[in-house]
Parts: sequence; structure tokens; C-alpha cells
Amino acid sequence: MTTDIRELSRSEMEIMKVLWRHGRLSAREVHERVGPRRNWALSTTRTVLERMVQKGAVLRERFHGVNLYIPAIPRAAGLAALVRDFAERVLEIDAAAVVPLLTRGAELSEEEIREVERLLARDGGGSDDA
Amino acid sequence: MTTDIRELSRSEMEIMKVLWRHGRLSAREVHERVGPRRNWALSTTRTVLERMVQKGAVLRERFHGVNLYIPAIPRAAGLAALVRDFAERVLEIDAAAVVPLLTRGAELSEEEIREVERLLARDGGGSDDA
DNA sequence: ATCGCTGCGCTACAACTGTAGCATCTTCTT
DNA sequence: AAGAAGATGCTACAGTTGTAGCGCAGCGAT
Repeated sequence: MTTDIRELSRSEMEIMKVLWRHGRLSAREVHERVGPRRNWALSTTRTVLERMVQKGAVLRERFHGVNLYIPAIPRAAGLAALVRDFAERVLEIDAAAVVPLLTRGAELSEEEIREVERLLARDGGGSDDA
Repeated sequence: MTTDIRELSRSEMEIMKVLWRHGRLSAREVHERVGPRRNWALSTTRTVLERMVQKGAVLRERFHGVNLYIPAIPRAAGLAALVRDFAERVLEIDAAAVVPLLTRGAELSEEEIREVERLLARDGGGSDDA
């Protein structure tokens, strides 16, 4: 069950974002980027991270005795879901209309933008496929 | 403390939306529009509504022994805050860029759109004023 | 082999959220 | 005035989130 990214809390989303940006990080590394901003104790970062693993939003991988955390949801898919949700629930417009804005946004690769676009086009929510 | 609309839960947001749409409704009336969709018992709608009052997101007014609930945050201000949050936190773009999309969205009046625009322009988060 | 540093896994606890029942009070109707 | 129908305010309880400490284990230095 590929965890619905919309049910991540703000804290979790923030962590998700750093994981998206870096691919895979240890708890400490994650903490270095979100801890200060949030004023968290290292153990707090760990706990949140661990809960994300339980939710299936993040994968954990052991590397020489250290846990590395990897996003279980690719950024494009995550953004697509978030955009769709916001567009439909709040703006009440068709999600596809938001795509153009992505171009100016975070460092998304052409690839990713196209992917998000693909996911938002064809008004469907379900599992995609080639 | 004009409650930060970003801290409303999904359930609460849904109620907020119907209140924005109708201005002021009794618990039952609110329930009629969100209850079915959410499969809530009337008492659930009441509880959520009441919590929103406590949070200061909704005002309660007695009318012939019945409570009427009124949004404590005008729609334009609420949408502006939500848009700003989403734009900056998720899309990582300037909130103002989202304004054009509103035109096609929910039934916002020209007035409201202009207001949202005003609130999002001039990159500021704090309390506004003329 | 031992000591210390760092990471791990477990536990904790308060506040918030989802969800709702119930006893009681109001209001309308007859 | 009395009863029915509906609204109110209170209470409840489980699950989620925010926030963090603690004891134990592994690894590198001595």
C-alpha cells in the first residue's frame, strides 16, 4: 500500500522533501537539515522518520550498521498527488492547470515535470501504467 | 488570535468551505452538506463545528435557540493563506503566480479574487492593512 | 580487551483529531 | 399546559502527531 502522501503531516512532508532532494540519508543527515529549522532533538527526527517507515512512505536500508532512509514515493508522483489534491479540494480547478507553474518551481528535472504532467493529465486518480 | 487556517484539518476545511459558500448555517444545515459525503453522524458534525469555534475559526451565534455558525475568516483571506502555504511549501514558487488560476476556480467574485491577489502580492506574510 | 561515541530500538506522554452517544433543555404544536 | 421533535452541551475513547529520553549495541581507538 503505497501510502497516500496526502496523509503525511507537515513535519513528515518536510522530511520527505529533504529525502527527495538527497535521495537517501541517515537519520543524522536528515536531522541536520530539518532539526535546526524545527528545533527538534535528534531523537525527534528519528521518531518521525521511523513513523514514516511504518506508514510505508519511506524505506529503510541498513548500510554498515547505519540506517539510511529512502523516499518510497518518487517526487513526481508525490507532487502530482499533492497538486491534484490542492487543485481540486482548495482551488476547485482541474489539476492539470497547475502544471505550468512547476516549471518555475523547485529544481524539478524536465523528466519529473513531464511525469507530473502525465500523472495529472487524463483526469484519473488510480494506478497508472505505461 | 485569528486562527491560522492552515492548521485546520481536512474535516474542518470541508466545513469551512460550506460555511464560506453559505455564510452562516446551523449545525444541521452544515451536516446536510458534509455529513453524507463523510458518513458522519450528526453529533460528529457538531463536535467538529464546536472545536472550530474553540479554535476561533468559526463564530457561533444564537438564533432562536439554535446555534448558527459563521466563518471567522473571510474566504479570500483563507484562500490566500492556503495558496501561499501550498505555493511556497510544496511548489516552491511565488504565491502570486497562482492567482491566475483562481479565475477558473470556485465561484469567487471579482472582488474576492482581487482581494486574494492583493494579499498574495507584496510578498509578505504578516497582518496586512490598507 | 576496554572505553567511549554514536546509532538504534523502545517507551512515554500530552495534545489534537475522528467519531459518536447521551442526558437535558428548547421550541413548536395541539 | 403538556408532549413531541429536535438542538445543545458534555463526555468518551481510540488513533495520530509532536516531542523526547534512555538503555543497549557496534565500531574504532588505545
